[in-house]
Amino acid sequence: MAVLLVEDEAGIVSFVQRGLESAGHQVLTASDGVDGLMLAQSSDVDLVILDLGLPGLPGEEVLRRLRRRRPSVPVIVLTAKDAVSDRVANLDAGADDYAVKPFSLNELLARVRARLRTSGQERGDALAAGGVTLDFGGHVAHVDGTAVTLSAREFALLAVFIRHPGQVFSRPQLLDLVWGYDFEGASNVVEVYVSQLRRKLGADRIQTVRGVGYRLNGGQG
Amino acid sequence: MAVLLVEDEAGIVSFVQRGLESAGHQVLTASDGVDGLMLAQSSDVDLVILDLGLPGLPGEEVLRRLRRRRPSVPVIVLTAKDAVSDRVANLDAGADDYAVKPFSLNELLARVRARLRTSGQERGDALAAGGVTLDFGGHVAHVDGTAVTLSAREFALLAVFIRHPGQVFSRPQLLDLVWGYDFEGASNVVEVYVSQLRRKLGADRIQTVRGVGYRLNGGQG
DNA sequence: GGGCGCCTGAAAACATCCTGAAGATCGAAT
DNA sequence: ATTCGATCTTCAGGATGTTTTCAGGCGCCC
Repeated sequence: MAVLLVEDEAGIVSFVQRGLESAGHQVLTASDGVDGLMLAQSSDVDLVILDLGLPGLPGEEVLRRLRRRRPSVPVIVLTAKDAVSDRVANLDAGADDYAVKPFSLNELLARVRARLRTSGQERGDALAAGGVTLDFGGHVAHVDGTAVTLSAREFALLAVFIRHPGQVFSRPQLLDLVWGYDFEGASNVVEVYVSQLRRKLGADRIQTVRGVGYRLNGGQG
Repeated sequence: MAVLLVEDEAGIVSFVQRGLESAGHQVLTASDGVDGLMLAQSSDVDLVILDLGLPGLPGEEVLRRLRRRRPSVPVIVLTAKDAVSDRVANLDAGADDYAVKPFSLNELLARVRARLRTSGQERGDALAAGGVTLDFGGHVAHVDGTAVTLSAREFALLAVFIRHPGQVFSRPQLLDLVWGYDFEGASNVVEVYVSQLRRKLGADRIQTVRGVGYRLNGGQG
């Protein structure tokens, strides 16, 4: 399994690289975002570890572009000590996992293992959970084999769910993650879109947890 | 591991911060409750140390809100010397541990270690006790392997118990922790919900301590 | 046996969620 | 510029599930 490490501090690079290699992974490294994005294109990168405190391109931008090209590659984000704000909660959406510096090697390796385990199979920029497959290339979903076209919002919403199957997301969380800002006061957009998704995907794929939020059914699909 | 310290006295802040950092923790600080709550939202805070004598929001309120958002994060409460009354009993409920001022650094660090050890492992925010597992991410409980769906209130109540297995909670305490205010006069909501939980989890998981309150069976699950 | 606390089924009160449809917005093509 | 179509958001009524209250019965402890 090949891991791409995008990190500018030499100390951390060698620290992490050694750990990854002794765990049997092949390691590519890049010291800035542009470089990292280039390397990430090559489709034999199975996982990306991305420092958010990079010089040049801001980490969020790197993450966004990476997602555009390789939507399903797992990304573990490293956040610097002072960059910790509530943004991290947001990033969590685009990223699959994160580690806060200083982190232990064990901790990081555990996360790498966990991520490689779940992605593993699915090459080809698609994610699947609970019988639903999301094809990021074509903005298309497949439900039990048959194709379903989704609008941009529908797709974004489903993407959040499918990246964290089984996890419950509250309405404010989803507004934050999919719509990007707080809506004035009360809005029921989320409900409406969940309703639409249900019509397209089948009623029981997305469960509502009353008083809490919504959740995508099933873990393996 | 990242620790959030919510404390207004500058002296204590620097004292504690230094200790935590030299123990290898990342430290975030906030000088009032509102600020603290904001920082605590970010999901990379692994433990919260909370002074109860804060200006602005009363400490109990901070604790309650924190619990609503991050139900499984361990909280260590600091109480002023003269505030030690039977309040501590209440606090002890929502908090996982407490230290009374003046406290020694060693004492506090020991408690931090103890708390991080028990939570630490389980990312994915899940706690277990007495054969019952509470998955905070998925809002599901598992009893001896089989999944059990809980309503919001049921979940909140069980969360209190599972965070302090073996500890007895009185009815007023539970009303405070789960419902948030004193109910006018007498209400038996707690009894009703305990009854419902028993039906779902099995009758002997929650024991009645006559004249005192309720307690969750077992320590390790 | 009497008093008190506890349990639990069911109804009432309440909150949340669903969904069809209308209005608003955006983008592309003419 | 204007028109058209698609998508996005708001609105409102009805459907569904949850929370609370109530009341009768059970069992413990003195």
